[in-house]
Amino acid sequence: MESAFEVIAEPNRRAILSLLASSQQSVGEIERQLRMTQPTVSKHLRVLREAGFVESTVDAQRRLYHLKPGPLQELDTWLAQFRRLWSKHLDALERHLDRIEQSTPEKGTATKTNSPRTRRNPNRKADKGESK
Amino acid sequence: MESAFEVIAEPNRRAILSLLASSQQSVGEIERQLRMTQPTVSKHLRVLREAGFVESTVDAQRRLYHLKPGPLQELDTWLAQFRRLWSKHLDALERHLDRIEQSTPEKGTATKTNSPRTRRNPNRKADKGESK
DNA sequence: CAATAATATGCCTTGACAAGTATATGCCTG
DNA sequence: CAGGCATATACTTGTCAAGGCATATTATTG
Repeated sequence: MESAFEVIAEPNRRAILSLLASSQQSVGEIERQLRMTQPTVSKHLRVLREAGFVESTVDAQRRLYHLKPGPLQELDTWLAQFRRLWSKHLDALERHLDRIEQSTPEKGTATKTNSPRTRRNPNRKADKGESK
Repeated sequence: MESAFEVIAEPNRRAILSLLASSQQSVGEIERQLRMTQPTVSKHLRVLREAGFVESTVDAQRRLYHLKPGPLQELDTWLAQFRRLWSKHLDALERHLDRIEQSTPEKGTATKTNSPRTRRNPNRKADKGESK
């Protein structure tokens, strides 16, 4: 359990991260909101902490957990190499903002966001013997 | 093995995806470049295919695998909720696009950059004992 | 100091999955 | 049709992670 990818493979951990995305939370708050047992929460928080996703500050007996950008940014960096697949030149930011209801009715694009699939040559029965 | 997150948790699968990011490859080419046994490659490709990451076209006995954007885009969408963590100035741009308000395009002064919609609640409590 | 709250940790069981090996399937060439 | 190449699948095994349960740890309050 070292890589950031393995860490976020677990659904409960993703839920915790999403929860912390809004604001920091104590263990008990996470436990209640996500309906998980306390040891389970603590164990997931440990994994997240050791992987650098979160950090805790002490508040009396409570530990307040908050996000740290590092590993999430690393995931984002890895994803960057694929972004050309769905964002030709369109601003990716624009797509991420489609959650707002009132999109500005500018330049009536017909939502042709999908890539036009560059034509690949059929390459039918190409050279076979590959000297290696 | 349903979620895209679990699929990319495996290092070899990520390597395959990165390889396919440059161009499509046959199973044998992947096998050689990544130094994996052929059944291993086929099994990983199966997982990737069933999760919608890749698709194959037939070329004689070969299968040419290429990327599909869907699941990768989904990962990107999930990551979006955390981007404000490391893109401070991009966050300003985002808010600019969100509801077009006049935010200084230059980074300029390090303002508080209080988000209009995000509640960044300090949630302070437990002010009883200050000595620690 | 005792009692309690909040969190962390240890042990155990169970299940998932990755890789190795062997084999099956499909296609192509002579 | 035989033989070989390219890929897929079946079966087995070892590893490891997730969760339940009990308990330890630390801080707080009276």
